[in-house]
Amino acid sequence: MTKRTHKRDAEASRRTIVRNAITLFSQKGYAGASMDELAKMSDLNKAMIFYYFKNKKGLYEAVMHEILQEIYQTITEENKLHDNPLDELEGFIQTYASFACSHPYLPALLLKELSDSGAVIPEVLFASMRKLFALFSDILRRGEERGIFKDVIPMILYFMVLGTLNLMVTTKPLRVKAAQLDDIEVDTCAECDIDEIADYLIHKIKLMLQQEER
Amino acid sequence: MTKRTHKRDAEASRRTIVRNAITLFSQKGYAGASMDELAKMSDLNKAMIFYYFKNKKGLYEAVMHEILQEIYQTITEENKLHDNPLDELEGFIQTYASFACSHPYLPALLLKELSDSGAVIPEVLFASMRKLFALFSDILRRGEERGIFKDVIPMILYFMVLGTLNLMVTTKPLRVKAAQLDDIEVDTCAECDIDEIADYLIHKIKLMLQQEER
Amino acid sequence: MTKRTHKRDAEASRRTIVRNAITLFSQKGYAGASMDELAKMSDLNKAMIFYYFKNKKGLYEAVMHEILQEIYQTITEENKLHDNPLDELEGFIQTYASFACSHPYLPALLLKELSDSGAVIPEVLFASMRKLFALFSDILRRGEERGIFKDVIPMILYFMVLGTLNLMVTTKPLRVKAAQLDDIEVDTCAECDIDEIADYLIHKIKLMLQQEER
Amino acid sequence: MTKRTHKRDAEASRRTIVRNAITLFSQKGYAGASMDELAKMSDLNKAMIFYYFKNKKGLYEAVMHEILQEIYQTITEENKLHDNPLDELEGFIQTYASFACSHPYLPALLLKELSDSGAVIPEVLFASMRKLFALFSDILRRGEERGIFKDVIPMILYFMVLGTLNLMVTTKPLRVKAAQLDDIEVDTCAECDIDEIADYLIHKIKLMLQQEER
DNA sequence: CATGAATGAGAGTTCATTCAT
DNA sequence: AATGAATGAACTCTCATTCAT
Repeated sequence: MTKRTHKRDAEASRRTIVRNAITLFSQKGYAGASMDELAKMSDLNKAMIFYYFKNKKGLYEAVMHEILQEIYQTITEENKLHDNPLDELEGFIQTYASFACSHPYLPALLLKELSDSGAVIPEVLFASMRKLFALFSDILRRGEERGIFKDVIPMILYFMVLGTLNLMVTTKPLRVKAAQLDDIEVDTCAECDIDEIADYLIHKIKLMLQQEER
Repeated sequence: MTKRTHKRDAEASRRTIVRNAITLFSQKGYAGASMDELAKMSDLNKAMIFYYFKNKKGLYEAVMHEILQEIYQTITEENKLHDNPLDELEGFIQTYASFACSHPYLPALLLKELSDSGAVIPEVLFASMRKLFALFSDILRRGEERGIFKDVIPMILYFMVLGTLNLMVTTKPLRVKAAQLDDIEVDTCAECDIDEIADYLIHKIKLMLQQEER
Repeated sequence: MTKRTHKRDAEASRRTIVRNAITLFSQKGYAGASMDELAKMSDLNKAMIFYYFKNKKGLYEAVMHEILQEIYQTITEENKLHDNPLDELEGFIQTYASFACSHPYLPALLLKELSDSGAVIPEVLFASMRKLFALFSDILRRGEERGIFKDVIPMILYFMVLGTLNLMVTTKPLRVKAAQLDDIEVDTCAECDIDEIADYLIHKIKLMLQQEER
Repeated sequence: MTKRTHKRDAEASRRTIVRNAITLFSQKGYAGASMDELAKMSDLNKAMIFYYFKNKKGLYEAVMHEILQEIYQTITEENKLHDNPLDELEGFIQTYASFACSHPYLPALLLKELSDSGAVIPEVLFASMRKLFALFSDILRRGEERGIFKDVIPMILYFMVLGTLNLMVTTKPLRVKAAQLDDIEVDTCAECDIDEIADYLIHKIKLMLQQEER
């Protein structure tokens, strides 16, 4: 809960609202989040939310835009460091994983939105998600052209990476709880940290992509 | 929207409510679904929902219990047909895929619940999800013992399968829409049907599991 | 909570309902008592309540009729044992006190009804209350005629007796609680039992009635 | 039914709500009073009630706090005018009586609350009621020390005074009605005004307190 | 005599949003 | 830029009551 320090500072107020909204939406979903609670969290008047964002949907769009832009920038930035598709793919996965882990609202929000087919904000999701996917797709295509990757279907592989990592992040509390109650027999990876998971995923994906087709 | 045909038939009423609730919850999420709307859809009095299920949470639990049981039964049934881990794994993925496709509320509900860490109904989710995971985990373990699968971490692989399939199902409308608007360059698999996707997934997962470790 | 043992016994069902209704109405008041809860307490179908009593008001009237008749009979019965107004008055107070104590729903219901001026059931209250008051009034009048009591206003004295005893009974839990929390200084008679209270009341009322006027 | 005159005046709105709530609660009791009706009476939106008082219970507490404070202030104010227990006692009774008569919601609310043992708002009732009782108790104790009063049990005498006066006030309509229908024989004091009643009560209580013990 | 299913009205409460200052 | 007051619709849930069997 980020309390504001400067009053009469439009940009600060806006940011406070967005920051808290990210938390709230990721925890309770679009319908479950209340503007009252958000105002209280942000220590400012409820009417200000509407002053800055017009309505709840507008705020939600701003939130999604913010976080999608954040992850996109982080990933493109990192991507520049590499000069071959294999390293780029590895970097993509590692970067997404560590970002998702340190900003756990991202998986929560993404899964919620995608499980609705972007019911609330199709356009924003579209534009931003496509850019990220285009980058991922491009890496794979170039790898395929160079003969490094075989039999590539980027869309499926993209969701394989995102699906795995997002679920591993959002279910962390659930898996920890399961580990405590459980009769040991099933290992829920309650202890694994996200980097190990990412490494396993990278390793496995390399295996599946570098193989000749039957 | 299933309209009732039999009045004063408790079982029919109950089923009508649950069926429509599945639709509603999967489309709008827990908080977004309204009991008023559900009653109208089901062509019966709002009070009946509470008569049968006590409260919204109770209904939601019944819904989750229902669909988790359904998928579990479908999968265990199919699993009996095979006698080796490789076929079992293939069967698991194919069955889940075709079930998810013909009952698309399942991916929607699962992703929503998991993106909350089971905020609404941890216990039910726990019990039912674990059973499904235990089956999957068991297949892999047996495969590993027989030397068919190498370097297995069931939890991660489980979410890889579920994540991929669930996202491919729930994003279908989004991907179709993207294909229409788009400048061709990125292929969103808008045309692929779920069986092809499952086959691709199976193929890739076999490759990653049958390989020696580095 | 009186559970029925005989099914298909009209009189038994009726009595069960009335007995439990007495408890319920006295605890929660007319508006606060729910027919659902009453049915559950009585272990029979809600519709039966309406079968026997037509509606909630009808049940409430039956309840008030029952308890007012009960106290009236108890008091008239006892009254026959005495042959002079002084003993009769003493008997009246003692009997009412011990009845109120062993049937604590009576004070609760009486105070609730009287604090509404009999909003729910004026007629029943009227008829039954008047009979009791007539008896009390008669005792005092006869005493006055014989010169035993001076300066008598029966209505006021009646409410003095009923008010004191009823409040002492209904506030018992409150007074006990106060005694526990308190800084000792005020004595809430938390320990007094109702007979001592009645004796004190009798003693004081005798003093006030036997005195010459100024 | 007090209609508001000033809009966007918080204090006015609050007061309007409380005033009408006093009427409503005293007439229908806690459970019987409806927030819908209260809003309509007060000519403002139902949500405002919750804006100012959070919930029904909060409003009820505000109501009880208000009226208990009112009577307490009135009585303590008056009490300062006297310098001996006898006059103080007389003043207490007279003041309470005339206040109860001009604010007839007080007896109604008090009897309702006390007949529940403060089920709804024990704490507030406690604190405020105790203060009033402490004052009454103190008068008697001081009188006893000076030998003016004999054989004093404040709690019982307190309920004797309050019981009598409250019942006389709340049953007024009932008693008037009885007088009209009746066959004359019983006198229900339908004509007496509250001051005469208070005087009679004072007279009688003096007689009972100034007497030697047996 | 008894049941469970059904109903419509209304309960208290919260919502996103707007208005006046 | 910011506030608190106000609103109307919607929310979940409970109520007394009735109907069909």
